[in-house]
Amino acid sequence: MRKKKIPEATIRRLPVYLRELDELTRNRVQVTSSADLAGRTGFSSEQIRKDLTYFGAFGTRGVGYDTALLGSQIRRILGLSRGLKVALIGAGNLGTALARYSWETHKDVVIGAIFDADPAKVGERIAGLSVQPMSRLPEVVAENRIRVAVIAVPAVAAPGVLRQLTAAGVEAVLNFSPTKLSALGVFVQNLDLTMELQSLAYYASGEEEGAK
Amino acid sequence: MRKKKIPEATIRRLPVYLRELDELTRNRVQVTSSADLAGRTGFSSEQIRKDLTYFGAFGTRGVGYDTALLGSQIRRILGLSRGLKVALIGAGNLGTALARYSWETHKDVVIGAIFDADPAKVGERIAGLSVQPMSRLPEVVAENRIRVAVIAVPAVAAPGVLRQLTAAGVEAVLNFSPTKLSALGVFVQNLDLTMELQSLAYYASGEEEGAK
DNA sequence: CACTGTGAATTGATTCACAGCT
DNA sequence: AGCTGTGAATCAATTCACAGTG
Repeated sequence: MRKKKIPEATIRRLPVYLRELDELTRNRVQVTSSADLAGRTGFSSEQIRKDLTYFGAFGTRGVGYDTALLGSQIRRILGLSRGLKVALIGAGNLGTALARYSWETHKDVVIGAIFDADPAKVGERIAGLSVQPMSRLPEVVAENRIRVAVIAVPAVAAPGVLRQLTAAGVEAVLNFSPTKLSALGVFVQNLDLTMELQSLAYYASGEEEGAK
Repeated sequence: MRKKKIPEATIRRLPVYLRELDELTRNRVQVTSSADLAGRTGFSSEQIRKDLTYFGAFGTRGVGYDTALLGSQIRRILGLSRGLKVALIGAGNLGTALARYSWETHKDVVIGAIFDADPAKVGERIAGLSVQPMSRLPEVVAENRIRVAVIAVPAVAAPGVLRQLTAAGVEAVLNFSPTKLSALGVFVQNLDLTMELQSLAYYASGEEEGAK
């Protein structure tokens, strides 16, 4: 069962394919092609075929891909087949907005529990969930088999939260706090909103030449 | 003044360097080295030196880099020297949280104006700003020389908003809506929160081998 | 005969290794 | 002596080009 080293870029494209496949399936389109998906996603058709063949052969030569079938294969690859229940740490501005965010678009992802270290926040109801104290984290993570968490706490608190999450058995984390977090045995995706805008500034100052 | 094609990955690392340099400067550390920054950021020292030399030679051989000076050079490269005033479109859950987000950490970035298409939202006060109608967009963008915008509206509304932003002269956009947006002459960074979590699911299902 | 799947070629980014200053 | 700056070498990802197949 050894993994053959799949590029992270490939993994990040799979949800894009999934989004388009779901859209096609909703519209009762049963078959698509790498060229059609290329048009919809902006990636090249070869790239799409190459990405998919890392995981197997899902198409029919001369025909294309069954939209519903390919969609469910991608769900299986990503580990979304049984839905993804996520723990959210931090019930501040950003945390609250994330909890209320319409994850429904793709109902694979659902916020399953919200935690906050502040006793004043505990018990508060957000998006149908009651905010829990950090002490309940290990129990709730275990009970719900939660493998993914979102950190939306201030930078100073973030490393401690990451430690608690790994101790509780969480395997992947999306970190919104402005610190670079990392730890052995967990996959951490850092997403600092300030940095996102700072790098955008670069593209806003330099003039573009004619587009490709 | 031709640009020599700088990797996007390099641009995205510059804000990380800047964060550490600011931290060092705050702590009255005047000199650092690529090896020290490597330790703090997790990137390799060669990578850091290579990234910086795309833009010039900012260090002193045998010594290192002046923290404050390198910081201000990176600000200049990114176009942050005079601060970055950003327009936010959409005053829903996510938009409101973004407006209230503590951009203060690095005070380069500031939300300068908030817009919403919903007349019921217009006039509402969020984070000290009054929500404006979309009709005021061209005027406000021009007056404040706004070059960067954040889209936090539903997917259906997003393409129209992008059109209005480009018409108003905005040059770079961070798009939180779950649609892949693109247009000629604007740099669009798509950031779909559902997709971020979907790709994390992949890393949560497959077991890790021992870390590098 | 259209479209997938895939080795081979290419392009791009990272790492190596060392020459050049201070 | 120490650390930067950089061409050359390596490694990774993308694109090309076509053989394979329903």
